[in-house]
Amino acid sequence: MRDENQEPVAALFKALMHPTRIAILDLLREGAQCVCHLEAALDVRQAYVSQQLSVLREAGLVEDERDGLNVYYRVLKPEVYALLDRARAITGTQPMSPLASDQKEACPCPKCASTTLEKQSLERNR
Amino acid sequence: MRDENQEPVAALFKALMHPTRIAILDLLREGAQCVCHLEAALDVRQAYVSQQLSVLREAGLVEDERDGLNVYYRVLKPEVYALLDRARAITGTQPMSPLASDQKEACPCPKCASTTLEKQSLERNR
DNA sequence: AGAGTATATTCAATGAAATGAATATAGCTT
DNA sequence: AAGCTATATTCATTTCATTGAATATACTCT
Repeated sequence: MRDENQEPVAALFKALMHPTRIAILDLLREGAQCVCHLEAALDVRQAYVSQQLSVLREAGLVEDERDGLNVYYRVLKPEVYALLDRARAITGTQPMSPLASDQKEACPCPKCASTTLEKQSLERNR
Repeated sequence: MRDENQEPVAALFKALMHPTRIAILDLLREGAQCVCHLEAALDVRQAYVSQQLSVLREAGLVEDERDGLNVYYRVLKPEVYALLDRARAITGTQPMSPLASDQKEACPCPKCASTTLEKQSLERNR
């Protein structure tokens, strides 16, 4: 078959073939995010986010970095956004709304927010 | 789930996820081609080409037009080539070599060529 | 009409991806 | 060390895509 050298491209599209993975990449547009963040933003179970992240990781699209308990994921190939944008131009759909800039710092997902609040009240109670 | 509006993009990537379908799109880069042509260029069974073509057709990427016995397929959304080219830039792979320009007119696949020859010799023998 | 050619569709079998549930790991905190 | 939290992996199940084989359709030519 003459199509064997198409495999790498096919594999890239395969990694992008899933709605949740696309949504994850959108969430990572403006920088690294911790897993709990993605979990909250997408409203899916934690194990599920990890599974999808591992697909993106194995495709070489993202990279993880641990910081204490949290693991932060960031995009390794920013070029995928050009790809996504062109795909959206073809289908006539919109990207997910990016996170507000004040959310990016603090990891605003319910989990993170509540633990932050707990920490704060704990600290206040000292 | 927050990723429902990603479906159309995911569906587009899904259509592009297959080596043979990518190879077909490459073969259609410079204009419509008949099925027997694709069949010969890819060296796959006829039914298989038709199956893959139907996936591309249902994804709205190609269109067919019958001309006598032959069916010619052409790309409906040339923007997919920008997508393909970007994907190749990311993966560092090359597109299939396009068909030579004198091949494009005559449908140069073995089948077409031999039937053309038969016709010619038939005509000569008259 | 009948035979032949090009293409499409259907069906069945296999394989791969998606998903859920359960469990494992790694690092913190006390 | 023990318990807690965040994340990853494994396993089983279901769903979906791929592929091959067979057959159907559409057209042409005689």
